Amino acid sequence: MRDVILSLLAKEPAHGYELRQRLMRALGPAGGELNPGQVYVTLSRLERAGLVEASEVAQPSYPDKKVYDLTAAGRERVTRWLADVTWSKVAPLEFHLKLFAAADTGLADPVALVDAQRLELLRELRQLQELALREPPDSDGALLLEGASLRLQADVRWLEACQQHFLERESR
Amino acid sequence: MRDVILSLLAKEPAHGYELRQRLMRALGPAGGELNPGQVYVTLSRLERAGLVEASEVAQPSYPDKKVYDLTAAGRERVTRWLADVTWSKVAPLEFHLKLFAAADTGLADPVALVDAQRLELLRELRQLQELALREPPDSDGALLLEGASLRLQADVRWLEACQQHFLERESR
DNA sequence: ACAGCCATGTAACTTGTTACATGATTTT
DNA sequence: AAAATCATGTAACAAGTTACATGGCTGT
Repeated sequence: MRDVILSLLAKEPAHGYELRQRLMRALGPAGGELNPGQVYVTLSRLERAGLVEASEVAQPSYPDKKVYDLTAAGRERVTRWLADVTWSKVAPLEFHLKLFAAADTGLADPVALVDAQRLELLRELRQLQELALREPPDSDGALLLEGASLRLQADVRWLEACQQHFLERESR
Repeated sequence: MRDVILSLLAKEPAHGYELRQRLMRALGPAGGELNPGQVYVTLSRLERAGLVEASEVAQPSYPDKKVYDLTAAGRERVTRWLADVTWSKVAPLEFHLKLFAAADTGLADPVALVDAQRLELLRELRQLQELALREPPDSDGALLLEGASLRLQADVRWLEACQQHFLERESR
């Protein structure tokens, strides 16, 4: 959540309500629900951490809104997030957001991100295969390693589809 | 962690130190490290929740150990965990542990678990494809859905390998 | 009049995570 | 004498999650 909200703010300042909508749109139909409270909790924690700043904006015929923007530290953190090549649990969703954050903000090149990530996954794949060699065949450990391996391969194939997607977009 | 520790205790009562070792062995070389503190924290929280009970055991020439065992509520919870077909972030590792917990404890049939899980994933796959139909082709949303789909397919293939594994084991 | 959108948040709880502290015993 | 193993935990923070509370405006 933390990094995701930050990356949305990297595109443009926004208030909580808007962020929630953008996020749900970004995650699409597969994203599921998102408790509004979560967004506000995250924002206040980010503020406490000095990564965002709020400014109250009065509106004529609507409740006031609190528009948040990144601080320098926040922007730095987003940039590091974009460059981070860790493939965590929530991988595909998070990477998807990362890609579009890169495209929207110009803080990083999407195609380069995909490539870096692909290389990282391939490295992990090689490492898995090395481990598998040391494991007795048909053992429980080997089974688990195969699962990880199949998943990584699927993810690599997805990254290739992503690359295609962005190359086509660039050529337009 | 919670459910994992519980499932290890479902096999047999154990103390924290032992649980940590078992867990690291179960996760194999891909599992990485595990801070000992984590285990003890989890155990004390489980105790507070009334899912496990401890009894101190004195040892002649070693520090005393605290052997934990499941309560009725704990055992009930493990059983529900085994039956739960949710495919969360940490999916493969967790499912792997679930499978072996089932095999070790006799609280559930591994082959049946794999089958239930496979059916669930196939259901999710169908659902994804329906969503994809409503999404414009080559859109950002479609890309994300494809990623999810590729992953699910890989996971299904892994489940088939698991099934194979356990069928062979049973026939021995 | 009532539903639904706009807009905000807090309190409380759970879980993960780590750094640190302690101390005996066995092996090298 | 040093290092590894056995064995336990605490304090503190970070993060996710949800239930609840508030209130005005807009459209039917």
